[in-house]
Amino acid sequence: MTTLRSEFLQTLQARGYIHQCTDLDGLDALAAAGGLTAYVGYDATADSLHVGHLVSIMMLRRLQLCGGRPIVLMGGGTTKVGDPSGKDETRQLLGDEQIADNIAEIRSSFEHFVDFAADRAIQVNNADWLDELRYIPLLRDVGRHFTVNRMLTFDSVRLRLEREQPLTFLEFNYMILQAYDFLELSRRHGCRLQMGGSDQWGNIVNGMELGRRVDGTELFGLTTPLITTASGQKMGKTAAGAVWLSPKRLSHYDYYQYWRNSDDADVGRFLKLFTDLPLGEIARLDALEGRELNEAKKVLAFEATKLCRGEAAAAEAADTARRTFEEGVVDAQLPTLEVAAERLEAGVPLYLLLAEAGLCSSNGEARRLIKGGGARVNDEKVEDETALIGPDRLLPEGVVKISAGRKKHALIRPL
RNA sequence: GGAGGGGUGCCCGAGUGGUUAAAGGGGACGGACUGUAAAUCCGUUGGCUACGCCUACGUUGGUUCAAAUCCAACCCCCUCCA
Repeated sequence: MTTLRSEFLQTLQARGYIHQCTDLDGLDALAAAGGLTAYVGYDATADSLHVGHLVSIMMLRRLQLCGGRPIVLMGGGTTKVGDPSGKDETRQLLGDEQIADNIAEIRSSFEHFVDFAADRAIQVNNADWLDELRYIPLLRDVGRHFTVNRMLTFDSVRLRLEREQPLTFLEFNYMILQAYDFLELSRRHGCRLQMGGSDQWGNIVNGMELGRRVDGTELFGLTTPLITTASGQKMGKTAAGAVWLSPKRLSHYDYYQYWRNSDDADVGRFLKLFTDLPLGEIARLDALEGRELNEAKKVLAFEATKLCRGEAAAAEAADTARRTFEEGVVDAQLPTLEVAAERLEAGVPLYLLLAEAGLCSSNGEARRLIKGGGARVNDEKVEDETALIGPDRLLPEGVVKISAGRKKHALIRPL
């Protein structure tokens, strides 16, 4: 591999973002010339992106920091079609209103990573052009550049066919629309590069070729490796569900804790990918061993949370975690369940409180937790599954702290 | 269209009339050990108003004192043939 000259690609390579590139040298030259515009497309199927999307979001951020212009493409139009990749079954189709709401919510998360002021970055919605397309012109201008023979070889299509799962014509068109997006963005905004996860390679290459055939424009594609944790899991999935970027879906504290609980082996890699810290600093942190590495995890958690949720939220989350885990102090920021004072007066079974506070998913699970010795009230183990919690358990702070295991805590506050 | 095989809990997978809320494994959760890590060991793993009750082995009916297990119809999947 040749030495890269552009700051953008140097950064991406040094920090571990690059999996494949259609023409690394060509792209390097283009980036070095300055003013590179690149885009990443996102589905609008949910009202929040999650940690799994973070690699590509960070690439857009890096592009902007290196003087380029990122484009966030929201798939308002393609969401109406549904990407067949990685799915055996047809996805549920969403309505316009739902999609618009999702896009707005996703946008607010993006604003933490990318500065949209003064056209330094743009957000577009492909419904803006896809909705306008006329069928016959599309077939003539775009359709003739795609052979069905080749489309059938794409994993997204092939796997469905091999399993004899139905693939609707609607879904079959997805790749054409995504390719068309690239063409459209190159025309509208001079966008020359599309980035995405390694699973998007095929779609990206399609767009690239379409641009060359129709307009004679040289376009580029760049994919990131699939980021997995040291234990082989995909990023961003926990038992509780996805690790959402939107605070509406996941609290600042839980977001912080997700990073704080990273595997030792992941710390250095994650610092490079998901924080802005300089590489020298990261090398120092990653060199820490044993319990010292916890300091690096705190930095990772703080920096990652700062990017996504803001510095104040990160500081607060770090503070709550520190008090809860290191000082054993009751922190008012912990999730709180309000209970009517009369009800508490009469005594409430601990298992009900655990379930109501969301620490356990059912009363039965809460009972088992208590029997198994995993439940604590004010940091004292309780093993009687019929135990009642009354006002006598209130701490000076006016709350009762209940815990499920070492990491999940909640406060009960009489109302 | 013909022949055969199969659909079991979060996932994989055993089970061919009662002792089956269903072996075993994975995952997950809890405990011990640690560093809010990993590995290891132990425990738990349908719900509830809990020494009892309810719901569960593709769907719907049936046989039986008793069905995941037997019968019928239907739905879906896989393999071979046309």
